[in-house]
This record gives sequence, structure tokens and C-alpha cells, in this order.
Amino acid sequence: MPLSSLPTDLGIHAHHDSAPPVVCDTCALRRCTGFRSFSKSELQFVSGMKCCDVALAAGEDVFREGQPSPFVFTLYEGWAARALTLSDGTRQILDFVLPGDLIGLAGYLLGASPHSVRALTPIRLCALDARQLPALFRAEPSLAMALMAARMREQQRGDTRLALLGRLGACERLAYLLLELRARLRERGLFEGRSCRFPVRRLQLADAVGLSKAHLMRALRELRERGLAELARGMLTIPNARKLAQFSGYALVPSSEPSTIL
Amino acid sequence: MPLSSLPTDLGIHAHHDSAPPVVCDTCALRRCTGFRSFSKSELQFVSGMKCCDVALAAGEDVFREGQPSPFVFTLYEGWAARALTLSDGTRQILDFVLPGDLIGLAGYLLGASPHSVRALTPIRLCALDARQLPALFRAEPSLAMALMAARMREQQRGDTRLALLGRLGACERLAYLLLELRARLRERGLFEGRSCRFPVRRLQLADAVGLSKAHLMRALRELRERGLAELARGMLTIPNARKLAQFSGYALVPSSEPSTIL
DNA sequence: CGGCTTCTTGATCAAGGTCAACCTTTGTGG
DNA sequence: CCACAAAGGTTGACCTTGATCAAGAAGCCG
Repeated sequence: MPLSSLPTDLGIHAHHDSAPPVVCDTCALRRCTGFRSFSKSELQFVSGMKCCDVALAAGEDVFREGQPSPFVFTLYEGWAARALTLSDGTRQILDFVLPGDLIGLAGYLLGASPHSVRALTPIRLCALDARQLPALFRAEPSLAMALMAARMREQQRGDTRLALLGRLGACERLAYLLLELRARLRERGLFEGRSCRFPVRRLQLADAVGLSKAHLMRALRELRERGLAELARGMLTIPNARKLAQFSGYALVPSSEPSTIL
Repeated sequence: MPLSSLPTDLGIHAHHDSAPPVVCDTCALRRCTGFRSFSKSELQFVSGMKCCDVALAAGEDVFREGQPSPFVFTLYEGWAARALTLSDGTRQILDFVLPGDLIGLAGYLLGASPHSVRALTPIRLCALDARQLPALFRAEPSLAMALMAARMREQQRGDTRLALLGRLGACERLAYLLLELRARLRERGLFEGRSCRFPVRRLQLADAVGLSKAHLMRALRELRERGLAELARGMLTIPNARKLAQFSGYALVPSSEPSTIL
């Protein structure tokens, strides 16, 4: 199912998977803590932007670098990653996309997506007509501001990641990334106890923290041997988040308060 | 002149320097190519947000990490840097702020600035009342969208920087940074021929590309010896931008077209 | 002319990359 | 249900890159 054909003829290739279509009014995402509660008119407007549900298999691209797209997507289920591919073929994962996140704004506003977004697991997306964004800004200014605030939070994550790559060692970077993901998963109710599903390959993890796969393994081992974090059989376990935070210098992101996701 | 006192009592500590106050209508920035042309009502609204001009000496902070601020600033003249300080005292420069850039949006929207902004040279700022942003979103939705687009471009720069730090060697990183700055300076008419004023200290450059000062020197030397770029007495010279681009793999940012700054 | 900061470089060392091998898990067809 | 293949995980040996430290050279200001 090539999504690449979708962008040009809007709404034609509706990839309904077997599951019933998701209706905004009852969208499960809205029940998460951390989500801004929509006003009736906001909800109505956004419902009107919705084009279709899309399902992609792991490894498929939602966006490719340089590709324009008249869509913006909300990730409904599964994990994805924003990434940049360098001229020498190496890849840098910029950020992980979790359920509830909005992607593709840059692609629409800048005319072409500056990065690719790839599914790490099978995912389900909600496709929204980006061309109605100007109308949204006109009709729902406070939603527009919330959107901007969410973007600032995303940028803040990027800034932090940048500081990590520039200034911290392998273990700290990794520890930090795990904590950040833990915090984001918690906001969405996807990380309840001390461990959770963590469907990220070693190589992808390495690409996210700027390490080689071999060295990532060494870092992972050290965290395991210190009892700070363990990653096995697709499960991440963090026995004591505070200790891990202390180890990584997580302090540099002061906000662990629940923040509005969208 | 501690700006730190400014945030609480809005508009009282107007730091007029000796130069006459800048009026939005005739603001020199608006004459730069690359700047979006304001409609009459947009200009009027923004004029209404303006609180005062502020002048800071090199080394002073516009924002400090964690500090809330009811202001948003436009950099009118000089260079500044967004930076993050880690718990071990090291610093990462996230981005350079050039004339025409807007800073402080994150600080306002997130309640506290997630990064600091420090003057690298003496600077002049235009202080805007951030508390009128919701009203701006209501009254001027298309300006709000332009603001969002500018933020996306800033984020794209961050993403690129992240990929550089994670995946490229010292020289390429440096080369890339210089090219990016060159491009941004050109948009503003601040880099006309093959060289320009470049008031960034070695240590700051090192903090921006994630290297030690010593190693930055080595990278700088290599670029010099290859005739790709030279930095001496506060002047940056790039004899052949194309060659430098080829060397650094600048390709990874496709957009060198003139983009609207605000 | 000192006394400061910034620049510059070399010597040494540690962090992380590369490569190659081997082990586990998962998935598939018989 | 097993056998085998393919993909991903894990580790060690060795080498490259960049950090650290220390010392000297230039600028820059009072």
C-alpha cells in the first residue's frame, strides 16, 4: 500500500484497515490525561479536517524527505520516528513519534517535509487535510496557540537531544533518552509500572543517540549491570527512575510535570 | 543593567540606549529581502505590542533557563545565541540568533524559558508584550501562521544540527555550520561578498558544534589549509561556497532558496 | 609597558568506531 | 512440530577521532 500515491489525490486512497474507522468525538486519545480538552467547536472543526484513517506496516514511510504533502497526521497507534538521512547514507533519528503526536506540520508549512517519518511498528494514523489549516487558524485561534505550544515542546526535546549529543557520553545519552521516552509514555498512559513495551531496534536506538550499534550495546550493558535500566525481548524496565535520572543528569529538563500534549 | 528585573514590571525599565527609539513603521528590518511584508493591520497590531527598545552588552543574558518572561523579543542588531547549560557546567549552543529573529516564544508559551539566550556582541532588541499573543492569534491569523512557519524553519535547523553532531566528523560539522550561517546572513544582507564580520569566539564555536576548543582549532586549521574557509580577526572568509558545501555534505538541507524570515 | 583574555599548538589518553565472528530469536515451509 | 534461514543481538580486538592538559604566542586595554 504505497502511501506515496496519497498526497496528490486527496482522500481517494482511503486505507481503511479492518478496524472500524475512528470518529473524533470518541477518539481514544482524547481520554488520555495530558490532552487538552477540546471545545465543541474545536472538535467540530478538526472532525471536518479528517480525511481518513491510514494503516501502515512497520518500516513504511509516512513522509519522505523533500516530499510535499497536503496532509497532516495524528498518530493513533504504534511508534514512528522522525529521521534525517545524510548524504553518506547514515541516518539520524531526530525524535520518536508516539500516539497522540501530530506530524507533518513542517511538511505543509515549508512546502516539503524536511525530514522523513517512518513507522517503527505497524501504525494507525488519522489523516487531516492540511489545506484547512489557515481556516483553522482563523476559526480557532486558541487551538492554533495550543498547536504552537506543542511545537515548542517538541523543539525543546530537540534542543535537549542536541545538548546530549554535543556534550554527554554514551551512557548518559542513552539513559536520558530512555527517561524522556518513559515520561512521554506515562503522559499517555502507556507506561504504567516499572516496565513497558519498547519496540525499538538496537540500530534505531543507536541512530537516535548518535552511536554505533556496537557502542550502543556497551552502553546498554553498563546500564544493565548497574541495575539502572534493562532492555530485553521488546520490554524496557526501569526499576528506579530517580536513580537513572540522577545518573544521566536528567535535571537539565526541569519539566516533568504533566504538560498538555496537544 | 540587569534585564532580570524587567520581566516582572513590564515596561518600566525601558533601556533606551543613546540611539533614537525604533519605530515599527520604519524598522530597518522590514527592508531586508526575505522578510514577509506586513499588512497595515498586522503592522499596527505589532506596533501595539512593542514595549521598548533594549540594549545589552556582550555577555549579558536576554533569558535565563527556567526564567518566565512576559516578553518576546526581536533582535534588531548584533548576534546572540540560544544555549543550554548541563548539570556538569558544560554548555551547548543550540542556535545563533541573528538580526530579525524572534526569541522568547517558548519562554512565554511554556511558562518558563527552556534555554538561555545570551548576547555575543552588544545587541539591540525590540521588546514585545507576549501577553498580547493570544489576541494576535485572534486578530491576525495569517501572521500567526507565518510565525509558526518561522518556528518550523528554526526547528529544521535544529534537526539538521542534531544529525551533524550525531553522525558527522569535526570538519564537516564546522563547515556546515559556517555555510548555514552564511546563508542566513545573506538573506539579511549581512554577507555580501566572500567575507563578513563574524563575532563568534572560538570557544562559542566549539560549544555550537560539540567539540573541545582544542579540536575546534584543528578543524579550523584543516578548513584553512584546504582553502575552504578562513576565520581571522573577527572576519569569516569563504572563497568558494560551492566547494565548501560539497566538502561538508551540505546537501542534506535542500532549501537554499530565499525563505521568509518572519 | 604589564596584565588580561583569547588564540594556537603539541603530547598524551580515553571514548567511541569498525570489523568480524558468534549467538538468539523469530519466522517459515515442510 | 521440527529444521532451517534470516534478522537481529552481543561481544572482543584493534584503530581512529577527539578530549585533556599544559604551555607559549598574539591581541587588546588601561
